[in-house]
Amino acid sequence: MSSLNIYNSLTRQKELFEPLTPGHAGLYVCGPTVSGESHLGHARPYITFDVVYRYLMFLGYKVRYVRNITDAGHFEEEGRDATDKISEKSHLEKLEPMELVQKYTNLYHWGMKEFNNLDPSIEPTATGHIVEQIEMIKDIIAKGYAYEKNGSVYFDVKKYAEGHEYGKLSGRILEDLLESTRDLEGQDEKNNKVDFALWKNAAPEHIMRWPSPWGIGFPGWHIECSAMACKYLGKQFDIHGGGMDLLFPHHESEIAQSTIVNGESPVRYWMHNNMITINGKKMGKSYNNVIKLTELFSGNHPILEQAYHPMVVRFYILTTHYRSTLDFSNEALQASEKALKRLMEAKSVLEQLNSDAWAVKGNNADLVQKLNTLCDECHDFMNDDFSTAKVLANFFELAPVVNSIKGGQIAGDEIGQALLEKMKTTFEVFLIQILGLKPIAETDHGHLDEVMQVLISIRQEAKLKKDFTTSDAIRNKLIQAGIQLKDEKDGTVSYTLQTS
RNA sequence: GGUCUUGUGGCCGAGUGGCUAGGCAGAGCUCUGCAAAAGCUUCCACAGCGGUUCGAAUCCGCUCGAGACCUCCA
Repeated sequence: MSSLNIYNSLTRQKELFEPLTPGHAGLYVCGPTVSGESHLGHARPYITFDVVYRYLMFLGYKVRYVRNITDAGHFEEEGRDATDKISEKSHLEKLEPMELVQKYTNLYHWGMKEFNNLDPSIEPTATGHIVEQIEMIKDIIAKGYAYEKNGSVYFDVKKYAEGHEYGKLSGRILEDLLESTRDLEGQDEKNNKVDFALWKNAAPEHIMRWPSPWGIGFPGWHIECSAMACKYLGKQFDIHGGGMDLLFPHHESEIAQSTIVNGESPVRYWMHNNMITINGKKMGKSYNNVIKLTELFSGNHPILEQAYHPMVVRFYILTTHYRSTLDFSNEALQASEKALKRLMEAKSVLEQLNSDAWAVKGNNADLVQKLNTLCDECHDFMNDDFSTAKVLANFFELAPVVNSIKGGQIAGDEIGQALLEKMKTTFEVFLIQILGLKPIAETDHGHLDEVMQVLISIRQEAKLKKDFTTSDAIRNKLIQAGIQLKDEKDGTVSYTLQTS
């Protein structure tokens, strides 16, 4: 069997994954900034790296998965007046940053659960690690790679570049960055415009503030990840993940900071997922096409023709390789909805197949070989930089076989007991455990099932009497209620619930 | 403007130089009292123009289109 290869953004090629500590894997993923509601764009990295996490565990690694929450920085609540932040108002009327953070953190956690993402091993908050960040900044100053200006501290990129390769991750060239003609406000304090903030002096109206050796302020954006990754995963660790938009300056700066403090480059494998577009356009406020998760799941957005179940979204994201852009459209999502349903029904059919009377070994050599290949390839595809799209394609080749066994087009003896068990395992392991998919939940199954059996038997009696008016009426009215009856070949009747 | 990525059939998307990706939609057939589901078969491609090669969706160049980053935004 093949071994896991990961595309490393740093080297721009696929590399064999070799963990620093045998048997263990450290994974750090940049989490959300909880100053607003999670949207579709957030879904992709967390689903992508959830699959990475699940697959590493499947391979037998003991994984420590750290995903932070950025709850410090420039915080404002949408729609609030700026004066809210100033102390004219009574305490309870004022914007309380931690209340805001709590609200959006809860919503984010809800979204993650809906997507069936596993909880990370540690979910550290930036505000909970102010001390570590200050210590790190002090160290960088002591080593001469940062300077203080008016209560703010900046990282000296030019000096760093003298002895280190600044830009090695993002492909930036320092000279180009220095020559950039962009003139932005608030750059005066910096010695060079490429320098970035480690600590920012807080203006009086700034709602998040902590004391530091340089005065009241708040940490710069990049330092939190360096501090928390180092604390929980060590000076050097295996995998760091995040969206491609974070490559520069965020991850480039992380490397610089950590390299100065720890004397070595922090990350062995950098992984970056691509972005999501909507109808071919990037998701952004100017296009008015940002879809929040609550809107996505409820269908309550002008762009959306219907609600989309979190599992449909997860499935759709996994049908594309994580390094490709992914375009969202109603058409694509609706196709995914049907496709996922088909796959999950095939899985359910497979589980109900009884192979007791079958030959132990299959006697259709060609078919047996084809099915074995389809199952085995799932491992190879995952090992090839997490090619979830190919894994799913194989399941669509397995599904007709499963349905054909049920339908009688393929005899059980052709497959044999052993291979059937292997197929069951493959469905369970890859679809459920690794890709994290699950059947779309059916509500109140217990009582519904009893009621359905009554209706089905009444309809059967009508059919026996050739009273098709009655039997069709039952079926048609159930359709309107979102329940689809299916007359199976063996005379039994099954039903499925519509998803939306 | 700079750096990087990308352009596949009606829609979405795999694709490592030569061998059917796959899904959804369309067409036909089988099964069915009729449906649905399922099975089988099938139509429709590699942005454009050049080049390398016995052979290119895949490599190279140019043209056109799209995207990401270049910000104290995350």
